[in-house]
Amino acid sequence: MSDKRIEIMDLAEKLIRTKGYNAFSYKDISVPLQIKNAAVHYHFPKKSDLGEAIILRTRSTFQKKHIEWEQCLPKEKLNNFIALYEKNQSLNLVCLVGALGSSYESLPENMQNSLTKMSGEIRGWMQKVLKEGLQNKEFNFTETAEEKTDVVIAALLSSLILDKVIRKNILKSVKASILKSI
Amino acid sequence: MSDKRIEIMDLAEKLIRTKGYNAFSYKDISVPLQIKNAAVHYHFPKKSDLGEAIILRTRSTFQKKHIEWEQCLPKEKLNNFIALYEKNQSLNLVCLVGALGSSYESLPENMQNSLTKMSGEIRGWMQKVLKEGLQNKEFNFTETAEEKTDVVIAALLSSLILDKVIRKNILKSVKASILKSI
DNA sequence: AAATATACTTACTAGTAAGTAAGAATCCAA
DNA sequence: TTGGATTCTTACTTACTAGTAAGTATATTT
Repeated sequence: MSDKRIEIMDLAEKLIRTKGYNAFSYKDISVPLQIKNAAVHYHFPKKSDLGEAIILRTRSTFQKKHIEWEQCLPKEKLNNFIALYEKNQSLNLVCLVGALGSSYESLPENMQNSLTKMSGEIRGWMQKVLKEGLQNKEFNFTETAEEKTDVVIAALLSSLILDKVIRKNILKSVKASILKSI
Repeated sequence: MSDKRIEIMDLAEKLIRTKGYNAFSYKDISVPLQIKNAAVHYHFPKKSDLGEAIILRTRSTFQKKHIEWEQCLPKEKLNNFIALYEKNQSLNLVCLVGALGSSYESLPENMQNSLTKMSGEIRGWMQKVLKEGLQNKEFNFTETAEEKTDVVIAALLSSLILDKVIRKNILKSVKASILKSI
């Protein structure tokens, strides 16, 4: 992959995660990177190609992380996962699922499909982590692992959005609550 | 308020809550309502006027609900609040805060401000409900009311987004988890 | 040295976006 | 009944959007 291709993806991802997929144009990429509009189209013929590439890259980043964490205990896996959101918070970015999911019906089909696939994988991974933690008595919540998974991923997702909207550190209290209730 | 004005707001709200603020145009309103583009501009000169009107309407709807529920016990208030999300789910709509908040930085300033105000009010209301429930022993979670509030509102907000993305009934398990852990 | 692939630029198109100025139809009150 | 307010339409402008066709510069391979 060429340098410019990565620069384009990096900037596009930042734009998606601050303003949304429908609020940026190829001009917002070509001007800062000092290339022409058509150069962006050379790397990503359609805007949806760019969008999909970003989802697939995020998905593969997650997969690598999960493998990296394989030897960790469930509690540590959960902590690592939460740390990803803290990283996003420090960069003032909402997560990709939140950024794209809220306007799901406006997305091109290829983006919908890869987003659905990635989100399902993350949810599946979290279910395994919580189940494992229940079994080895690291966790002892009263809900089922499936139920707890959905609150955890949902609360983390929104906390980055609400951080911006409410202008309070929502992620901080969400993290505290999750760790206390698990 | 004229009939058409309300029809415009109803349709625009639906568009915002399915496709997002930046993914609809006045044409998407004028064509279905069989009026001209300029007629929409007559009622709402700028798109941001329409956006703000929708936020303010939602805000006042919430305020009315809260007054309506004043005599209810905390548990019932919480149930009523969750029921609002179940209603949204049945209509296949994400909530307004989720729809707009994820692209917060692309929103016109007047919309950012009214969205922030409304979200703060909802959070404040929920904090009061949870505190009241702790005091009268209806609830007995271990977190602080502030922490629990943020998980509850964050999880509910995302559950409508994740419902669409993951194509599972996330709200159902989020509801179950909240009610079991409170 | 010639051929080829890569990474662009130039220059364009067709369509859509938000927004406006001016005028017409309708209703309602003085 | 006439004058004004309300609610539109007609007709338009300016600016941007995604996308493309054709050509150019540079590097890489054969």
